[in-house]
Amino acid sequence: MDHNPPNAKKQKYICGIDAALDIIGGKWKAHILYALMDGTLRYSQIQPALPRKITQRMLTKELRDLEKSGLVTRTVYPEIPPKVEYSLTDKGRSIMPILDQLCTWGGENITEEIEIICS
Amino acid sequence: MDHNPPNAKKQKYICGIDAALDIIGGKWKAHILYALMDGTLRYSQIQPALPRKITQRMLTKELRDLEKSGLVTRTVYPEIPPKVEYSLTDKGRSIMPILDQLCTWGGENITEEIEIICS
DNA sequence: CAGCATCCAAGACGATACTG
DNA sequence: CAGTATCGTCTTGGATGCTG
Repeated sequence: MDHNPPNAKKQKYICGIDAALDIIGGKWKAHILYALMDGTLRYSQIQPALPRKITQRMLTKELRDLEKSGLVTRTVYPEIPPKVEYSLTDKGRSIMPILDQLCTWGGENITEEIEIICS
Repeated sequence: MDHNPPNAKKQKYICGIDAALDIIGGKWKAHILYALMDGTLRYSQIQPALPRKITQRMLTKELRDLEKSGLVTRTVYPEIPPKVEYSLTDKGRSIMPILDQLCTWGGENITEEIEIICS
């Protein structure tokens, strides 16, 4: 067993591509970012803003991921009933142009069945 | 059971983003595209050109995926021993600028441990 | 040389029920 | 309202051995 010493940093990425795909990849993250493009949304407003149904479990998880990555801020208002708002950070906004290009490229270069809902 | 009628096309994507991420997402596809940027490579040359070790199973699968997506061409020379060459198509080259932007963005915006090898 | 076939582990994702 | 907790399934990717 040659486990890592306590402070051996895991080298997760070997290229910016890996990091970027990790942050915006998956089934939901890009769509959530698009939903927050037009402004702040409450938790309960994000779900209907997405192009397909997401479970609460996934929505919570993806929002936490995006928050960790620094693309989204989470603001909790200590009221009853609770109110939590999400919005894009500058860093979050900074990736939107690239997302737009990806979206356009994807829309133009796919021959399979595709229904454009967003963007 | 309400199964689909025979010619009901599966609607796989609802947005260009989904299509694009499906094509260049995953652990390997972007790196393979980068490897082919400088010109044609044989199967056995791709493996060492990648920033980390890939298994044959994965390399074959990813190349087939990229071929299906139309980003890569596969040319078989009917010799013994066999020789197969891979190169980017125009469509493949058309996504490289976006990949570059993603790579740059990822490299700039990640605080975690990262060792830049490619690009 | 350029693969294919088989098996397996880990993670992504979904369904459902419950809660401060 | 904005989540947790638990469970189950499907997909991704790796290890290994075999072949025309």
